[in-house]
Amino acid sequence: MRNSSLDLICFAATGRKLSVLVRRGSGRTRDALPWTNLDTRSPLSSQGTRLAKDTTGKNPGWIAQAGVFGDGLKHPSDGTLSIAFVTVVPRGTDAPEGYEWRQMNKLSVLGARQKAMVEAALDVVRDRMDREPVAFKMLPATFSLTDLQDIYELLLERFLHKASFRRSLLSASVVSSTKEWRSEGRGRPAQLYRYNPSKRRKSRRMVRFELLS
Amino acid sequence: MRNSSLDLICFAATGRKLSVLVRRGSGRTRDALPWTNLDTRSPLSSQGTRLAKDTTGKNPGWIAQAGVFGDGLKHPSDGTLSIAFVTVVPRGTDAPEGYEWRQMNKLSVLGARQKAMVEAALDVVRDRMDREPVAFKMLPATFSLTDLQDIYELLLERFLHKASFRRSLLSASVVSSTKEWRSEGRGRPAQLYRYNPSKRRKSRRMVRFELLS
DNA sequence: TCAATAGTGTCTGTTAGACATTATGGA
DNA sequence: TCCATAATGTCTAACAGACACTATTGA
Repeated sequence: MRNSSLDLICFAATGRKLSVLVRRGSGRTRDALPWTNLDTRSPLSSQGTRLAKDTTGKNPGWIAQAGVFGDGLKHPSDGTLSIAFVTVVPRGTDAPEGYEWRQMNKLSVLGARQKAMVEAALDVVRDRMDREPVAFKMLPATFSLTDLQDIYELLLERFLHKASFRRSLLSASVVSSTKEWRSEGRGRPAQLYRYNPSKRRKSRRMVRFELLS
Repeated sequence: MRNSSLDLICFAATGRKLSVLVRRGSGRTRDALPWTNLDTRSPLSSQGTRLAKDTTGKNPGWIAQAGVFGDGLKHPSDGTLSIAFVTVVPRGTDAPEGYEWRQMNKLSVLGARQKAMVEAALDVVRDRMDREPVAFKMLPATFSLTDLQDIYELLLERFLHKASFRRSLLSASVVSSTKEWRSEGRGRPAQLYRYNPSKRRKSRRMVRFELLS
């Protein structure tokens, strides 16, 4: 498939903001999402994974298609179509050489098509975070429940009720507690948890936390 | 973009089953979803809409991307990639010349890639039916609440509680009643409703029926 | 009249959200 | 000690699901 690109939207939590990995422009070239030319011959999904790995240096903990974009919007490749993949990396991951974390509200530097892709990618994340462990892949392997709630609040752009959040999470058996506690300056230390969903897919009722694999 | 196809998954309720529009094979050619070659030059979304219109004869009431497929799976076009669009038509729509409605559990005649596309398309419908009026576009403009519940049950593949379904629907102000009643053989006639969501996007709580426009 | 389907009213168990309180560290 | 944050207990309103009941037609 000539004339087409593969683009990556890589999200991470930075401080209290949600950020996207952006390649810095070099004087003449504009800032841009990481992208590559589409290779007609190799499987699409592995190309997405490879783009993520080549960019971030690690195999993606979670990755998904975010749609095909074109419709006349400008793209750095000058190709007519772009296939977008969306991935996440844990909080604290350093931006690779030539890249930087750019907050969601400071993406005006991107081209029109890539801006549309970021919006769509965030929608994909929001849609799937209650069925796939997306939020967990934005944290280290062990984390406090407050850490996790922060991620949810970042992605959903709204505040959640602390007690309810914990209750839902624990009663859905998606996390298991470790014996570690983490003290962070003042205040009582937080117990650390691990993503560890149990098999049961019960309930069918509440829609939140139907995380499984 | 050469070497690529645009495919359409068109769903409709037929009797008590969910069906997909399939082009009948002609001796040498296999049964297949409607598809066309991708045109590099025109906007993607309008190509999807046009494929739907050319196939069904009408502008789609709802249409969405369902993903890009390839990964070595066989496709009638012999192209390496296929962009899938998913649409729905009202119950009772006749299959156009050369096509027929094929029940979901009788799709073994399709090629591997197109089978994967149908699965993905149904997932897309399920994901969006609580935010977009997908189910309503599978019915005529006026319908009984039982009609609507039947569609939901078909798409979700599970039975819903009648009283709860009605309560949620009415309290969410998604439908408005008409003055028409429809008598269908025995039993009390059903009042007909119309899709007519009101503006308020309140609640944030329950996830069902956040239909808006 | 019976059968079949539409539509309602009431009860109950579950749970989200609010609020208050305790627990446990650092400053 | 005070402060900040974690964690928990209790109450209440909302609501899903169950069930039973009424309503209205055709056979």
